[in-house]
Parts: sequence; structure tokens; C-alpha cells
Amino acid sequence: MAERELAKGYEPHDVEKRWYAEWESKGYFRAAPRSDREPYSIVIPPPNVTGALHMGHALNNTLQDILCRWKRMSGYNVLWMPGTDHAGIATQNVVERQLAAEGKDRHALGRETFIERVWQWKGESGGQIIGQLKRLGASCDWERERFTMDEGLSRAVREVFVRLYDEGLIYRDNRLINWCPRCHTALSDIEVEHEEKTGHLWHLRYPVVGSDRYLVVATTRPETMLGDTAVAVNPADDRYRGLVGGQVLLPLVNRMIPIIADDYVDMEFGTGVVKITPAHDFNDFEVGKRHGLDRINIFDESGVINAAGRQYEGLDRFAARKKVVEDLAEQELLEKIQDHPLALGGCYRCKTVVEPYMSMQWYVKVAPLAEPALAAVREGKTRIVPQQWENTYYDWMENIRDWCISRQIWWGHRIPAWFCDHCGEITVAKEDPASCAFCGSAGIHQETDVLDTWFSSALWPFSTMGWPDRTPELETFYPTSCLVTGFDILFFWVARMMMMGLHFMGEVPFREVYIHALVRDAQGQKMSKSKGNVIDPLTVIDQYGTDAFRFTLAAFAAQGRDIKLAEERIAGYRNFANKVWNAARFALLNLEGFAPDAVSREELNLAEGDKWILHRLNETAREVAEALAAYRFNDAAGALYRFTWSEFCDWYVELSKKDLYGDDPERKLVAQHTLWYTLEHLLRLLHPFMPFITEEIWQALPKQGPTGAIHESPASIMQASYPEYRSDHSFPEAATNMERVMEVIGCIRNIRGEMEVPPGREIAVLLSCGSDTSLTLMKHHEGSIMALARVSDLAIGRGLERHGDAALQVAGDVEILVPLKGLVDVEEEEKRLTKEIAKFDKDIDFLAKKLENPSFVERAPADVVAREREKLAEFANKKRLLEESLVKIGRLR
RNA sequence: GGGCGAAUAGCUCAGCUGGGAGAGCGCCAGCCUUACAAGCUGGAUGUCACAGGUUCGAUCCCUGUUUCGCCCACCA
Repeated sequence: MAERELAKGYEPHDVEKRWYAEWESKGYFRAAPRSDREPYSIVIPPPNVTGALHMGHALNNTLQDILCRWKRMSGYNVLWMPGTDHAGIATQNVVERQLAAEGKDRHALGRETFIERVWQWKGESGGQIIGQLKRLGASCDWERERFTMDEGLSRAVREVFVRLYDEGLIYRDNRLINWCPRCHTALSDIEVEHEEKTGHLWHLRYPVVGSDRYLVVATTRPETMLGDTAVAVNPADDRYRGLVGGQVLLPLVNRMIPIIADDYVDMEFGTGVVKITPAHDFNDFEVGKRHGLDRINIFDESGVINAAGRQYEGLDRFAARKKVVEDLAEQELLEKIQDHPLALGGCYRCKTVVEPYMSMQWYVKVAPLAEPALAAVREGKTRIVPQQWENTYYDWMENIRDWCISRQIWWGHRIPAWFCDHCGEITVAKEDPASCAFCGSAGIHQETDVLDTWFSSALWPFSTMGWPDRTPELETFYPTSCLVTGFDILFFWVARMMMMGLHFMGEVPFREVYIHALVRDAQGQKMSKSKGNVIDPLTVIDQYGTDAFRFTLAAFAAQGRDIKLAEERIAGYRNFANKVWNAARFALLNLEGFAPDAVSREELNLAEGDKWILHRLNETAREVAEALAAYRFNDAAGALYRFTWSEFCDWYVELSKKDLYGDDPERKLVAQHTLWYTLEHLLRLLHPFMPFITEEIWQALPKQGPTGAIHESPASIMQASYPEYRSDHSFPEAATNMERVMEVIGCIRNIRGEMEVPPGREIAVLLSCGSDTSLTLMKHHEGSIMALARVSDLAIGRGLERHGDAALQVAGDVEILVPLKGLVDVEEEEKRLTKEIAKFDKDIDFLAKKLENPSFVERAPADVVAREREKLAEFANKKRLLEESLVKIGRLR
């Protein structure tokens, strides 16, 4: 018996809410720390606590959920580890903005109060994204949810820091770093985003001391001249040879600075003279080091000119630029200004132009860590899919520079280092020390800097599983099976997890990395708030339902290409969900009184149509499994879409009506069984992609009773097994036969359509078969042909007399004749025949030429040649029949 | 300056290891056929960016060109 009736159309909202709550409360998402089942594990890329679900998250988590649900149904002990990232700078910014709105700032609050305030914010409005992931259907093991700043993870962070420090892999240094003058913190190299802008090249005149010459320097940043400590030329440059060793008078500040020679200077560029500002330019810093130049820092931490900038003190860097240029112009020291393209570096959090800035920072020495991380991918211990990304990974790892890990903000893991006021030594320890480890003085104070957010996320695959303790989780689930992520964090996150995982666990953090595309808008633009082209996943879910949305994402997730998301496509897959829904309604209507456990499939006398759909279902199961195993989500979705709509709904449902509505109880039972079996398996195949609708329908389907041995019946489709290919469901002969029958039906429909015979009008058809095999086959499927092609009078025979007044189509060796009398006019049929003949002519011409070519016949594989010959013969035969028909029809005029 | 990717129907895109190209939407025609009009049936539409090469045969492999997109990079 059907459990309950389904509503007329699929209404996702209530269904989604109901089933998610059920799954979660029943603990279906839970992983077993120990189990006989094979483990499968994925750690979620932890979204920022400040985050709201965007398209990137939606895609990323849909794909992970598909994998997890698929593996879970396939019998694996699945752990999908969820959590969020404290997102240092981003979160601090959010709370600072709040404070600003209240007219406060963090310095007024003080560090401790501020951090309390951030925790409070996190408790109240942080992590809303978790709820949004649930709406997406994510089957994470929520009881294990972690946060990068929670106690366990903080312990892991300290452990790692101390060990790396003890190994000499963490050090401090005073050098140029990327500084965000708005966030007031250092940034690592990859936290700077370069953008092509058109700037200017200012040509400035520096008077040569003891001469009336000028040296003209070209610069993109004239204001930094306040900190110049030399000008440089190429040693091979004849133009300036005599001047090297001399001095110029730095304008405005009237300082004498040397003229030096350095290979770094490109003679071709600009004037061949470069101003050297070691404290504000990475190249100049290096030059300065080689020549022992002073480093004059002219900025404060907000990018405002300091006392070293004399009369410019207090001016913002951009204001200072304007003023410096004006003043130089006034003194006729500005030679010219050219437009000049340049790549401006901006803070990845706030887009402010970053400043190269001298400061003392903490670094990780990465080369020794990168080595094994490179080797692991080269040796295939971790496989990156699509493989092309391996090159990007290698390239970055091979040229990796030390990682600046200290940040001058408050929200984050405070660096576990204590400075001694007495002896000046640094004590680094896991537990807060009471005294200096070197001199024993109690006068110590902790480093105020915190760690880069990515430092803690680098540990995510093992810190979430309880490291540094040796836990059953680590033993079972590390290395994780797969990491699903976007390429935008390949360096930030993936590469660093590889380094840390190998170093601390001695084993790669994941066996495979699947890198998916970026979701763009329909025009291919990156979605961004400023462009206003953002599509909110939650709005989409509200409008079309989660399942339709998920299916759309999967269907678009082709490897190596970005996803341009157009809303019409989601509507298309909403229609698909509705199609599934209605197929289920049809099934339930016709499964009245059917109990799966009352029949054993082995005893059933399957009809050819039954065998065909079972065969196709089986093939589809194989295709889906193969596609998922290769992360070809679009292929898996496509196979399911085609099977569901074009085979199950379009053909099987129609074929089955004859028996379902008929009065032969045996035929009816067989049809019911196949209908039930196919739908039930189809739902399971679809479940990872469309979890909600499949559960809703599945629950309404008739279940096996207590005696049944046919089929397991767990409480949820989530726990049902994922259909696998089975050799006893392979019916290739039935499949071929059905395809022939379908072709004949297609031919009749084509005549009807082309002749514009209304669907309501039943017609007479003659099938003239060229062989006994065809005759038997057509006779066998007489009923189906009549029903599906709307034929009232079907005559089937061998070599039936063809009268002139019939429309003709040919399918294999079967001629399909539709008497025209009273149906259509002769001219229409003549037109149709002429069109068909022309089509064949083209094909025949092509094939004939090919087969006349001796080198093709000699060199192409025999089976290819044979196939082409067969095609040619078939086409020629069809053409002949059509031509005969045309002649006969012509006589009727 | 290096590297990667893309160019296929009006639009958005599939097309795995070479044997004359597919889907969805849109379009045209006909249908309220008792699961579904968010549907059914039929139909039209392509010098697979360009130029060479390899091959019996190229959308697919190779070379070059053009146009877009992305990543990396310290030329002031």
C-alpha cells in the first residue's frame, strides 16, 4: 500500500525543513570513531564566522555533500567534519565597525574587553552560515563542529608553534613587509592582491653636487623621495659613468645622497637612473643592503608622513604625493609626467593600497616544509584533480618565500612568546610561563601579535580530530579521503595544510584534492557586492527549492571551466524536480495494493519493456558511479537527468500504462513491480544530488513487509544502499529490441507530426517487415506501438503490398506505411519525401566517396570500414523505398 | 614578463582515449492524450575562432595567429 498521497506539485519548503530535522535528530550524519566499515572522510573548508552563504560555498558544499551521501550509502563510515574559521582580520573589522557605529574604538576598550566583545559577537551572530549550510542539506557531523579558536584547536596551534620554533623553523626578523595602513597589520605576500592600474611616471631632477647638471630619476611614487638614500645607475651605463661615487642633493629635504652603481638598474627603462628608498620598496631594500645604505622610514603605521618627512609631516601618503610634486614643479625640478601602467597591491580584506613597511615580524621558514609537500604530490600520495592544478602547485611551492605569520591585530591566536625585560631573551612555551627561561626573571611580557588566520587553518585536517592527542578519530580518518575546494585558496590553505600535515602527522592530509570552478554570473563576471551581480543562494533556494539548486550546481560542475550561473537554468532543474515528483505520483496511483515483498523478481515473467528499463537503470547506475569516482559531477547529473526524463518518464511510464490499466493480473503485477523497482532505485541514485525530494517520495513508496527478503528497508533513504551495477540486470538484447520498437514508434509520430495529424486523431498503419525477426518483434509489441503512436488499426506482415497512397518511413528493415486517404493531401507527403530523400542523398554521397577511396579501405580498421558499408547500404535502401513511394504518390495526382 | 584555461546552435554549455556534432533554455508547428502546461508530440538551426601540419580520416592530436578570462612576477 502506498504510504500516503503526494501533493499535486512539489512544494519544497516544508519537505526540506521536516526531513533535515529528522535526519539530524536521528543522528544519520554521525561518524563512528571506530568501525568495521571502510572510512571516508572530508574536512569542510571552514567558512569564516562572519560569513554568509554565497555561491562559492553553495557549490563547494553541494559537491562535498554529494560525495558524502554517496559514500555513506555505499557503505562507508563517513566523516564530514564541519566548523568555522575565526577569520582574524575579517572578524575584527566587523566588530570594529560595530564599535565605530557606537562612537567607540577598540583602543578605548582595551585588548581584553575588545576580545570579549568579539566572542560575544560570535556567540550572537557569528556562525549563521552553519544554519545556511543546513538549508543546503549538508550532512556534516554537526556534533563535531569545531572552531579555529576553540580550546582544542588553540592547543594544537601552540603545540605547532613551539615545535617549529624549537626546530628553528620559526624566527623573527626586521625587514620590509606588506603593511595595510588601514588594518594596521602586516600581511603575507599572498594576502596582497595586485590590480592593474594606470598610474604615472614622474621624472624628477636631482641636482648633482659640484656641477650644474641634474640626474633625472623616474618614479611611480614621488613622495617616497623623502626617504631616498641614494640614486643608482647601471655600472655599464656610459652616460653616467663619471658620476658614480659622486653625490646629488635630494631636493625638498636638502640631503646629500650618493650616486651608486648597481646591476639592478635597467638602462633601457626611463632615464636609467633610479632613486633608492630602502625603507619603502622591496627592490630598493635589496639594493640598500648591498650598498650599506640607511633606511629612512618616512611613514607611520597609517601611511602618514612622520617626522623624517620634515615639512610634510602629518600628511597622508597620497596628499604628500600631491604636495611633493607641486613643490618640485615649483622649483622646476619636475621634468615631465607620463602615464604608466602598474600593478597596485591591495589588502585582501579591505582593498587599501598596501605599503612596504619596515618592521619586526615572525616568519616560518618554509623551504624545509615545502620539500616533502612537493614530493608528496609528485609521488602521487596526494592527487590533485583536475591535474593541471598540480603545475600551479609545483610552481608556487618551488618558489615559495618565507611566510610572515604575525599580525598586529587582537583577534586571533596570540603568539606564545614572552620577552624578558631583564635579559632580553625570548621564551616560547606551550604553557604560559611565570618567568624567563633564560635568566629566571619574572619580568616578562607576552608578544602582543597574533598569528595569521591561515596558520590555524593549516592544521585543520588534524587539529579538528583532537591532535596533539592520539585519538581514535585521527587513527580512523587521517589522512582524509578528499578535500573539495576552490582554486582561490590553493596557496592560502591547501599548500599549507600539505606542509603542516606532512610535518606533524608524517602523512599527507588528504589523498585527493578536487578543485572546482568559480561561480560567476550569467555574463561571466565574478560575483561581487560592488558590481551588484550577486545571486544569493538562499533566495534561489526559497524560490526553486534546495534540490533543484543543488542539481543545477552539480550539472554545471564540469572540470576546468567556470560556472556561469543563469537563473533560467535553475528553473529548468526545478522542472526536473517536478518531473520526478509527478512520475512518483503516477507510480503511487498505480501501486495501489502492491506489496514488494509479495513477489520475488526471479519468479516474475518480465516483459521486454521491463528488461529494457532495468537494463538502462543498471547502465545508469554504472555511469553515475564512474562519473562520481572521477569527480565528473556534471556527467553523473546528466546521466540521471536523461535516464529519468527521456527513458523512464518518456518511455517506460507510457509503456507500462497498457498493463497497469489492463485486466491481466499477472501483467499488471509485473508492471507494478518494475515500476516500483525502477523508481525506488532511481530515487536512491538521485539522493546525493536531491536529498529532500527523494526522501519524501521514497518514504511514500510501498515498503517491504516483515517477511520480505527482496529488499532492505531502512528508516531513511539516507541509509539505503547505493545501487550498484549488477550483471544479472544486463539485458542487452531486450534493450536493442526495444530501441527498434521505439524507432518505429518515432517514425509513425514523425509522419503524424510532419503531416500535422492532430494527436487526438487515431490512424491506420501498416508495418511491412523485411525479416521474420522483425515481424515477430513488431507483432510482439503491437499493443505498445498502437498505444504510443495512437494507432487504431495496425497491420503487420512480411512484404506487404505497398499502395501508392501511403506515407512512408523506414526503420531498419521495417517499412512504415500510413495510408493517406482522408488524412492529408498528397502534396504534403511529396514535400516530406523529397526532403527525406535529399537528406539521404547527402549521406550516401559522403559515404560512397569515402568507400571509393582506396587508402581508407586499406588503412582504416576493418570494423570501421564494415560499419560504413552497412550504413551506405541501409541509406541506399531507404532512399530507394522513399523514391518508389514518391513515384507512386505522383501517380495519384 | 612567465604560466594556465577558454573560443562548438540565437543564449548557457556538454562532447572521456581522432571514425562527418549533442543537451537545456529560446524559436516554429500541433496538442488541456485521466503523473506532470513547471507538461506532451514533431520540427528548424552549426565553414566546431583563423591558418597550416600529422592522418585513409581532425571539433578532438601538433605548430602558429587572433580574441577573451584567470593566476603568478620586485622593472623604478
